Amino acid sequence: MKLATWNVNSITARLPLVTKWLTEAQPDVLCLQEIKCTDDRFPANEFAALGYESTVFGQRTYNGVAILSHAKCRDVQRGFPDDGAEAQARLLAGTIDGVRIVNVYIPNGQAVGTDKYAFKLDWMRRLREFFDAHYQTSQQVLLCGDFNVAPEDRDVWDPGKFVGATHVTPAERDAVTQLEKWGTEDVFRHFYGDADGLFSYWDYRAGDFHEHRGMRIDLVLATTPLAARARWAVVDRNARKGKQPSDHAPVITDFDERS
DNA sequence: ATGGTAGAGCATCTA
Repeated sequence: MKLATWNVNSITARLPLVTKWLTEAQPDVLCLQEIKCTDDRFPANEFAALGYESTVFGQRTYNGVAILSHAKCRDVQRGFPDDGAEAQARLLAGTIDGVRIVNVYIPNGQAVGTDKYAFKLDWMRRLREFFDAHYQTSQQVLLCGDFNVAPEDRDVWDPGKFVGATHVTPAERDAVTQLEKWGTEDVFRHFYGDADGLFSYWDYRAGDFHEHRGMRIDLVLATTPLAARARWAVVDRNARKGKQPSDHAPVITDFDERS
């Protein structure tokens, strides 16, 4: 099973690029974040024409997550179980080919000390509690998406430029560590050792992409039984080039078929 | 020059 995660920064603006990419990359599953549209405006017909079923948890203007899959997506869950009707659309879970997939768009946090930063940390704490309450580490569980956290200093282009900034604070990194301590492994990092420069996001501004000023904030965490099936993982930087790209590139992981 | 660009939706807000 070939699975990709991609923050597309509006599925409407990115539709030509995403359809072209699907045709070429042929993933079995594509987890999308920041679709920035309601369910009724999601281009499910265009993806169905390419052989993909759409499972959508949308929202007007901001946020929104979706899962495209060749196979049926079962037991779909939208948001945390205790979310109210006003909750932001940031979590979408479903079971595909025997793998429980949890697709998240973790809050950005804006700036350290703001309400949005506190909301981010609280949201990540709730995510860990959600795993405690609903899943077991013996199951094939995959947590992927835009974490808006760079796990280590080697995951940003210049740690010196991030002093006092979000995405790198000990509290944010600890929240990711808590998700790993629950019983998951950073599948992408596993294939690259201590290498740096493995970015998945580059700011649109100041030519950051072409100057290699990026961050690795799009992660794929898997339980041990699922991580054991991982064959390879890559960032498709080509999808960040060209006309009207997202500011994120797709992160692809390939898993062996179940024995 | 506390800068720069992109998207939603139409004034800013978010990233």
